[in-house]
Order: sequence, then structure tokens, then C-alpha cells
Amino acid sequence: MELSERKKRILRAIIESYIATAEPVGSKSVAEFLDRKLSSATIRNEMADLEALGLLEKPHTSAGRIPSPKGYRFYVNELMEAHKLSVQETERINQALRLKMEELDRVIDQAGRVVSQLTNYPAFALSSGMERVTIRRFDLLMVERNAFIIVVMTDSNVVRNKLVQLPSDLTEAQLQMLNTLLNATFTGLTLDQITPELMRVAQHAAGDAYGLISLVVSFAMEVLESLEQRRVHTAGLAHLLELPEYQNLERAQPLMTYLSDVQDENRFPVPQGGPMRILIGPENVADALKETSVVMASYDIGEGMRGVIGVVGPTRMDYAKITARLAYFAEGLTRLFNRGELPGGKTDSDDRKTGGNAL
Amino acid sequence: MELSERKKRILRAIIESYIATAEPVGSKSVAEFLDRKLSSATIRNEMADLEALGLLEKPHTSAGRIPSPKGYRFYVNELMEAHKLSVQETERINQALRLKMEELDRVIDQAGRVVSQLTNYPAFALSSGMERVTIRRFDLLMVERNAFIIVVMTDSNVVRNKLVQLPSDLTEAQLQMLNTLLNATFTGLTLDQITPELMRVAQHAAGDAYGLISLVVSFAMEVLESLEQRRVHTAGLAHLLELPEYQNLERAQPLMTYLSDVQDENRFPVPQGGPMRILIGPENVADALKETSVVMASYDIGEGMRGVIGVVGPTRMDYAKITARLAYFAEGLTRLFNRGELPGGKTDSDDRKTGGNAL
DNA sequence: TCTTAGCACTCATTCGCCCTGAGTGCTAAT
DNA sequence: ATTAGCACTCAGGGCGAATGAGTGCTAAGA
Repeated sequence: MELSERKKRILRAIIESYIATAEPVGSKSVAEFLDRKLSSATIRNEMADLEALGLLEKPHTSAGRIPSPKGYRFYVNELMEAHKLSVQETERINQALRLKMEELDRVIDQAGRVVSQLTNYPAFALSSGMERVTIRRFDLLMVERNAFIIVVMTDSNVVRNKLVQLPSDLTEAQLQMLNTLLNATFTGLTLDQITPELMRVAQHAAGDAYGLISLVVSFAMEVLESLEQRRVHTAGLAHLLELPEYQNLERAQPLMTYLSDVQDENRFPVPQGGPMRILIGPENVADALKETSVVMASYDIGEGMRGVIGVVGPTRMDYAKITARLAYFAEGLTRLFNRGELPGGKTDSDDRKTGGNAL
Repeated sequence: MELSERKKRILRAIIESYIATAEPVGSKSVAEFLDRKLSSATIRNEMADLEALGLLEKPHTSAGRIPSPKGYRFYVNELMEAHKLSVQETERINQALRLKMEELDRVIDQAGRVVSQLTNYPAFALSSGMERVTIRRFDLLMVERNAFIIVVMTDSNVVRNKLVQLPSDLTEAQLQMLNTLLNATFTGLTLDQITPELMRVAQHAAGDAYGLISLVVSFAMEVLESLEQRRVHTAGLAHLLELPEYQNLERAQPLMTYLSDVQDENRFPVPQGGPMRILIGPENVADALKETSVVMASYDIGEGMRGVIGVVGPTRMDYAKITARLAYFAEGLTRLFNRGELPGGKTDSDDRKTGGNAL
């Protein structure tokens, strides 16, 4: 799509005005905005052209124009200028990043909340990319005669544990043997590879300890499964109600319901591709999002794991500002996870470097 | 407060009708409801009395009556009949309880979500009663020369771990020594007791390993702190918008905002007293809740820990049904945590008893 | 003395109506 | 190609009448 310079200026004026006010914008105010170099009639003609191109829409005959999803897409791809973060903004984000980021789950949850506060839109956060988790080692720690702790560590340095209570007693030596066996059998395997068949092999090898080892293996499987299972955290839903487009309850409710329920589903707009991704209106797959835009950024957790944070809002969204903030925040998270340092100000994990996260 | 039998019947009819419809109820419909044994005029007189007693209110002159908070309180205390759960209801709750309940944090979160689905109200969940956590044992597991896993177990069988990376290398023997030292020094202490002073003593004893041990101790403190720190999980906020009283955005928004933000605060209606607690309207401390009711139930996680789940809704709430469901669910959770068994249907943890929860 | 029928009164809500004003498309003049 | 002018459209706000649910009070009946 090639537009004249003038058309681009007009389109941009309309979109930015609409983003700011949520009101359809008329020819007169565009003329005003462009320093009255053109009359409103001329603008009207140009606007009619832009409408014919599918970049603008009319809510009704005698209202101004509003951008169509296609218009936003064009704006995002070609017209938008990167928003420069102010000192206050970067400082605020850095501040937020200095939170205690301890357990992975909490970080994700926390990050979502922070992003929501940063943008005044509902935000979501999820982790992904853990598909290829392999087991690095097991440790079994005796607690009582009939209870031990199982600690599983993956190659991405994620550690999980669980207390296991047994119906029968166990000696330290037995536990030791079991531990060795587990490490010998399962180290280096991914979840896919630990098929039921393999389980059977292991059980066979164990002889008497059949029940015991199957118990332990099923625990380990559970741990790995829980790592692979994505959880969508949402935060700041209430921000939705501040927006003029959601003053209308019929509009707000379905979206609200969708956003509070996706937590359970794994179906959420998956971010394939670059570190920054924008889905405008109908570009979203979920029905509830057809009239909203989703902006998301991914960040690096380290050791091959990635996280995604993003916001959901009306198609009229300040893409420039949001992308800037999100990108900066995601970048900060990446830095935090990988080197534990932040620009200016001492972080919580400066001295105590924590490579992976245990949860 | 002593009321005639007739007044009680009338009050109850009004409250239950209002709970069901959210519409002010007039004398005529009450007469209808009471099988026309009395004329509407008589009912009117009685209603005037009830209003004088502060149990009813008039939204305006020519509307019917609605219950006042005091009216609800009277209803809850004296008039309400326990709601019998239907087979479907109990089955649904049992179903929900059969979820994988692995890590404590997730259980709490999960429980909130389930309760919300069960009641169609926004729900919250929090854990409490972990104030007296004491350390039971430490384990340090070598991973690499400059990294180890620290596993802390408390006397309530909660296990947490973290991967610690060091600036310098460490031998297995050193780690062993450190481990012994930690156990000798800190076992059996609560968070309060591990004062900075004690830390200093430990560091002194350690001699060279000063930095190392302080690192480990500060981590242990973190773990204990995170156990003590309450997190409020909320779920099902969107249900609010389904209710007629929150069709009005001015009403919905502040409550919505409050509920999405309490997650950060520790200030939330704390449930002192019995297993079931109801706070009606102005009985709530938080301003945002002055026109809502909160119903909560506590359950036993075992080992001295308790959790609380509850719902938030308009003062017009089906207290009978909600309390029944909440009580049943809480009871189920208690059973699940303590014996891992559920009525009817095989649970996930039937055969593999899990005394505590590791996270 | 309690109950009830009847009646006048109140008041939130709904509906229809008109008016206003922003904005458009088209045409004719520059 | 641009612009001024004009007729036309239409959402939204304001206003007043009609509606009807519900009340309080009074007076008669049990």
C-alpha cells in the first residue's frame, strides 16, 4: 500500500487524535491540527479516499472517522514513531524491577502486575519455552523412616521438590540405592522420553522396590509436567473499566470474563516471532479479543527459557508508548535474570547471584 | 431483639425474595408469598414496624422495602435455614477437590478459583497461621563446584529450595561442614529467634566461611519470611459484572479495583473466630467493602497451618447456599490435606499420601 | 383490638418528542 | 487541484407526560 505523503499525515493525525480522545475525529479538527494549510473540504476528500482504502471507518453518517484495524496496522508498521521514555518512566520501571524476584511463578505473576500498573491496561504474563526440559539430577533426602524429600533439578537449573510419605519404612541404604538408580536411569531424558515403557524398564530393574520406584518416578513426571504446563497470570483487570470503550457493560463483561478465565486455558495468543508482537483487533484468534489489541514482549529467563508479558486493551491503544514501556521492561527482566544487574540503583540480587530459580 | 412469629415470617419472606430478585419487595407480593392469609394492608403495617426496628429500608417513598444490613444480620443469625446441598452440588465440589493439589501456593490459588466457579461470586483465598514456623532441617546439595541447592524444611513439613551460585568454588567437605553447622545452629528456631544477633554468632563461629554462611542464612530467612507473608489470591472478578447491583459502573469500579489490588496488601478482613465467618456490609473494615458482604470459611492444612477461602458479593447474597457450599468445600480441603481421602471417587492422592507440601 | 378495604399520594422509570450541533457529501467557483 | 457553501443526516440531550408499583392513612368490620 503506497500513500501520498499528505494522506499519511492525515491518517496519522486521525489515529493519534483518536488514540488520545476515543472520539471520532472530523475533517475540521484534522485541518486544525495540520495548521490549517488545507481546508476541511480537502481533508474530507482525502478522508473519503482513506476510507475507500479501508484504513478508516465511520461509526455512522454524521460522525467523524475512526481508524479501522487495517488503519492501525498501517500505523504500527509504517507511521508510528518510537516513543521516547522519559526519565521518570525509566526510573519507575527500574524501580519495579528491583522487586524481590525469587520464585519463578511469583516473578511471572509479579511481572504481570507491574506491567499493568505501568501501562494502566490489564496485563498478562506467562512463561514458555520449557518444552525441552531434561532431568539433570535427583536427590532423595531422608526425613523420617517413612518419609523423604525428593529434589529434582533440570538442566535449566530449575529445582523442584516434594515431600513424599510412604506407607512403609525405608532404610538409609535403600534410599541411597534408589537415588543412584534414578540418576542412572533418567538423567538427561526429556519428558517425552520417559515413556511408560521406560518406566516399566526401571521398575523391572528395581525388583522388589517396584512400587516405591514407580511412586518416585511418577513424582518426577509430575514435576516435569508442572514445568511444561503454562499458566497465564492476569493482573489489573480493573483498569478495563476506566476506559471509555468499556463503560458499556455489554462490551466489558465478555472481555472481563475471558481474561479472568484464560488462566485455566492454555489457549492464549502465542507469541511466535520477534521479541515484540502486536495483534490488532481481528488479528486475534480468540473471539473475545476480536475488538481488542494485544501487545506483548518476550524476555529471556536464561537457560533457554523465555517469558512473555503483555497488555490487552482497546484497538485504540497508544501503541508507541506501550511498546516502548513493554520493551524496556522486558529488556530489564532479561538483564535481571541473566546478570542480575540493573541500570542505576542496587538490585536485590547484586551480590547473591542466583542462576536458576527454584520453586 | 424479639419479634413475633408473624414478623419473622414476613421479614424472612422479604429477605429471601430480595436475595433472589434484587428488586425491592412490596406488601402485595409478600401477601402473595404467604398464601394470602393476610391482606397486603396488614403486611404493610408489619413492614412499617420492621422498618422502625431498623431491619428494613426503603430506597425511596414509593418502592418496596429492602433489608438493611441489620436485617441481614438478624436473618443470618436467627432466621436462616441451612441450605441442603444437592447431590449435584456435592458431586461438583468433590470433583473440584480431585484436582492435583501440589504446591501450596497453587492450591490456594486454585481453591479460590474453584470457589468462585462454585458460587458465581468473586472469591479470594489466603493462607495463614504460619506465624510460628520453625526450621526443621537444612540440606545442601552440591551441583557444581560453585553452585549448590539449599533445601529448607520446616516443622510443618513445608519444603523450599533454591539454587545458590557462589562467586568462588567450594569443596564437598566444606559444604558438608556448612550443612552440619547450619543444622546445629538453627534447627528448632522460629523466625523471630533468628535475630541479627544470632546471625552474628553463627558467622563468628564459622570463621572464614563468614560470607558464605551469611549468604545461606539470609536465604533461609527469606524462605521463612515468604512463608509468613500472606498473599491474597483473588479469582472470578468478572462474576461481579453479572450481578444487577454492579451493572452500574460507578459501583462496580471501586470494588473491582479494590479486589484486584488487595493481592498486594496484607490488609484484608482477617477471620478471627469460628470456621465460618460472615461480614455484612458496614461490618467490613475496608471502605470498598462497606456495601458488600464477605463470607469466609477456614480449613486445616495440617501441621498447624490454616487456609481461608471466601467470597465477596452484594449484601444481598444467598447466605444459606453460599455458607453451605463454602463449608462443604473447606471441609473437603481439610480432609484432603489431612488424610488425602474424599467421599466417593478416587482421588489423585489416594495411594500416595503427601503429608506436607513442598513449593 | 386486630384486620382489611379503599383511596389519595409519591416518585422512579419509560417513552416520545424536539432541538442542537457536529460532521458529511456534493457542487460550483477559483 | 483546492475551497467555500449548502443541504442533509443523525446521535445525544433535555423535557414533559404517562405509567404503575407501592405506600400511609382512615374508617369500617370481626
